[in-house]
Amino acid sequence: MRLLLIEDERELADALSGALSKHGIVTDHTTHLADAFELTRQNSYDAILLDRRLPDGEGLTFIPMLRRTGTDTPVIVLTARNEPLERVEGLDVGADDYLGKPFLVDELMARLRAVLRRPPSLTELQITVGRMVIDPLHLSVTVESIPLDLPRRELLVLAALAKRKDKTVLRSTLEAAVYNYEEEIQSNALDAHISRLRKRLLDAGAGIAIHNIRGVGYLLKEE
Amino acid sequence: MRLLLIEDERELADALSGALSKHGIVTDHTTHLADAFELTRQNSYDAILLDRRLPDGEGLTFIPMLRRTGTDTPVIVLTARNEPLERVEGLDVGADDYLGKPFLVDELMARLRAVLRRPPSLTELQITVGRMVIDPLHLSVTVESIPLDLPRRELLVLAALAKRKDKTVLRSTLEAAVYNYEEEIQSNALDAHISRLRKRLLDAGAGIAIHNIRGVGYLLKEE
DNA sequence: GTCCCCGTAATGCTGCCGCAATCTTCGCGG
DNA sequence: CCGCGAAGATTGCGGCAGCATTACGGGGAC
Repeated sequence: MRLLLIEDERELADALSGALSKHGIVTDHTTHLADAFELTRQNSYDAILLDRRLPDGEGLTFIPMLRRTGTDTPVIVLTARNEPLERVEGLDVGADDYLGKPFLVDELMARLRAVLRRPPSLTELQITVGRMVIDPLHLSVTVESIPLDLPRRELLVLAALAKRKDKTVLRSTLEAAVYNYEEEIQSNALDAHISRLRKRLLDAGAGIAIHNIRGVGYLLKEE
Repeated sequence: MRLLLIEDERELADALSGALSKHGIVTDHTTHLADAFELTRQNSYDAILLDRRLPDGEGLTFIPMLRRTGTDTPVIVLTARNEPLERVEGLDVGADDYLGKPFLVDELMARLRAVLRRPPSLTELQITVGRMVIDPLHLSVTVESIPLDLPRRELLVLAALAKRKDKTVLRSTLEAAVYNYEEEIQSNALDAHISRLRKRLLDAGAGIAIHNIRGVGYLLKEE
């Protein structure tokens, strides 16, 4: 397996390359987006690890560029920019996963496996479910082109579910989508959000149902 | 509308910023290419005005660097180097227009409009919302073809919202649309503008509502 | 001078959201 | 088919962050 690592902190890059090589993974490393683009044209990678803050630009801009060339190689963003809205931003421009620094190599490996397991995902910038269109990049939701404004947390939950519609989203995944590291919660706050979100979607006639999978997570699908 | 001006003659830069602000244009100014690069990473500009002879290099080298990051922001070169061959050179590296010094501000404005008109999707010439027509390029607003003159900052807020009507505009995006780098604000100035703008739109019977999405931003839609 | 834009700050209010109490649903074992 | 425990659903409450509004005053334009 062969990865492309785009990361300008040399220490981290070296450490990561070493760790991955123990799992039999070959890593190409570059520090600049311009070089990365060239490399993806010349080689075929199984996945790409991408930092956001790079010497020649915001790493995220790389993803649409890559997709535009028809490449659907999975991209995992590795970054210190780990606020919920930042994660939404990253995933919405087409990243397949988003991992905040610092992270454990084991977690990276797990996410890598998960990403490679996935069927090639279409990079939809808008998600249509039922009568609803979700544009998470612009943080807007419309039902039959009438805008529906949702509170921030409910919006994040909805976007996370819609991204994987018809598939179960783990409870922990949802929590990660809504809360960052400092904001720990000790209650059923997530359940409360789901409940209030359901009510709002019902009132708006969204044509969407959020199902619970007991002990696992939630699943969004059309009614 | 927001421009980046890369120019090392401070007098000219100040004069130009002043003149442009009368057209409702917010200008960020820098004298060095390195800073310019940083600024384009952090902000989204409608266009870039670029001098050739700069303290840290030939301005033209900036254009390929910029394009390589996937940015297609229009660039207008402003320079004393105005020989035909020099103009060809400039346009061939990707400049959208090339204007020799000295020049009239009116000509610059006209060329700016021409350049911004090119991709029709990005910059619509007129936006109709409710009973109101907004022309963000000329910064004119009419209600049932009666002109409505708004203070500059309120106009900028309105234009930024209208460009993305029915979609949430982040608070930070609005701030960026109204204020440049030097003009820092430490208060709820933006909120105040919104409030005063709402009142004016109501008085004019514009048929427009500006909604707040708590913790995210604002959204403009028809009533 | 006079007008008005606009930043500031004080004031009041809205509604998000964490929490917890209570009720409901689910799945399992007998 | 029933009972039971655990997980989830729902809802009211309260704190408080974020927003709306407005008065005030400096400052620039004319």
